[in-house]
Amino acid sequence: MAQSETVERILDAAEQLFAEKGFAETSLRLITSKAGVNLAAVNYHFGSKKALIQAVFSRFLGPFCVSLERELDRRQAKPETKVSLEELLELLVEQALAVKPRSGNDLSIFMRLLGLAFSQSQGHLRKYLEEVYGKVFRRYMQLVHEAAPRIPPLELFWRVHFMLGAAAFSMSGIKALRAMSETDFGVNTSIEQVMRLMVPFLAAGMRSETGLTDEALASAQLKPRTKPSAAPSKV
Amino acid sequence: MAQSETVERILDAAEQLFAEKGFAETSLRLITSKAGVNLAAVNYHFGSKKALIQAVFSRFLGPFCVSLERELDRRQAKPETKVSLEELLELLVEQALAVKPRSGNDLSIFMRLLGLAFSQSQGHLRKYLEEVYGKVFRRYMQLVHEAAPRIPPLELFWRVHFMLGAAAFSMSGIKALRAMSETDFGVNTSIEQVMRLMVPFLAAGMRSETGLTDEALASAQLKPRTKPSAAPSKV
DNA sequence: GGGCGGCTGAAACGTATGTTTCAAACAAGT
DNA sequence: ACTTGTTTGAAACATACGTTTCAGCCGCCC
Repeated sequence: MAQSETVERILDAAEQLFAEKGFAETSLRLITSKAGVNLAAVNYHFGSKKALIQAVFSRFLGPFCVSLERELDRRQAKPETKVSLEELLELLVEQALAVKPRSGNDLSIFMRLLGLAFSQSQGHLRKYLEEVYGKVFRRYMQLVHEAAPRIPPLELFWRVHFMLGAAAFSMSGIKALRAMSETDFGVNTSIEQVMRLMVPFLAAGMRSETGLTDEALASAQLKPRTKPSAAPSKV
Repeated sequence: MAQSETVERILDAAEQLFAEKGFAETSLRLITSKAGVNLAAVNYHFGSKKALIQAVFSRFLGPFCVSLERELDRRQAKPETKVSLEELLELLVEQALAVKPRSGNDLSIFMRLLGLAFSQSQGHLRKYLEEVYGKVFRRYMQLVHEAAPRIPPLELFWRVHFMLGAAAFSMSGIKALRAMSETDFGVNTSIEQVMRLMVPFLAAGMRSETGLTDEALASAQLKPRTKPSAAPSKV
């Protein structure tokens, strides 16, 4: 079919260029010329550049979330067996790796786009992602909370974002970082190796003792939770 | 003096707007109107937008690095006392906090700009920062290595970037993240609180066992290590 | 075969951006 | 007070962008 051909070529080119340069720095002319299609094709098939950005995210985040949710269902089907933190973390990596076998698409693009979604000030994107994928995210957070009940939910929330940050940022600058580490250490580092280095780092961080000590709570004028165990309501 | 007045007003406005929206998304007209100066003033005083971006970084990274280097000198003056990892980490935070007492300038802007320097594809910036501040960075890394000799240098290099990533990313999206955590948990989180949550997380990550085990290197899959063996060789 | 609807190609439109120009305003030195 | 060099103000400039337009093309159904 001619349509899906053009549409997918645009999405492929846009995905790669967005991950490489960001949204504002990537023009439609650059995308269409890389994709080998006409400039007008973007506005014809997607309507606008904003819609194209959302479509790029939907294409990889959609299957990812479907696949993730299916796995979460399977885990929760047997309520007697608790899901461990390690399982939950590996789940993300597995699903991310499983979704991706597309042409020339590697994990770094996945992470890089995720990071861009937060760091670039695209209000429409943030709203869109929250609407579409907020539910899955909250469900996942709930499972993380159950897997690590000792850590206050608020701290858990931030720790997940620290993880996301480390991952997204590393992938963001992986090109420059790899060049730097190569000149400094004389070796090359693959994305898989970086991931392998990152996992124990993040796991240790997740398992660390809370930073919310009594002194910290008092000096930081943070309203202390009355019962750390019972705060499941809205999440 | 009229000149420095205008120059600093431009730098103040640019710093704030860059941190808020990114480089490409911030126009010179927005900067000059916020600063209350004429549009041409930017090109007159700085020469170009690229030079303005570099000037923004120089203004806060220059004093920061000078101050950091002085402290490193002091630590290394007594070679018998080893500098601990904790000291080195605290050093960064201290210097970052010490440099900052400028009007309305808080730590999040500092971190956010640092993150942008890596994540936005501004080749000239990366080159510029590498030229000017690469030496200090390498010196700091050397001290980190001496403080944690068990961790292979390459892994140390990446772990520092994981830390930078977590910090920069969290500050990047702190506005949106704070809004999210507020609606979900009903509490507000200040930047200082986020920092307090982040430090133990990162410290635990830095102290974690290496991911460069024989098993990890041999196996192609991401599997948790069963035996935390020391593999400090030549990465 | 003829008509039709979806898609493409090339060109244009309006707008926003970074940059330049040049006259006016200003500060300071003699 | 006059001149000189520096800084500002308003306007224009060239370019790049997202978007729109419309004529032509191709495949498909009657």
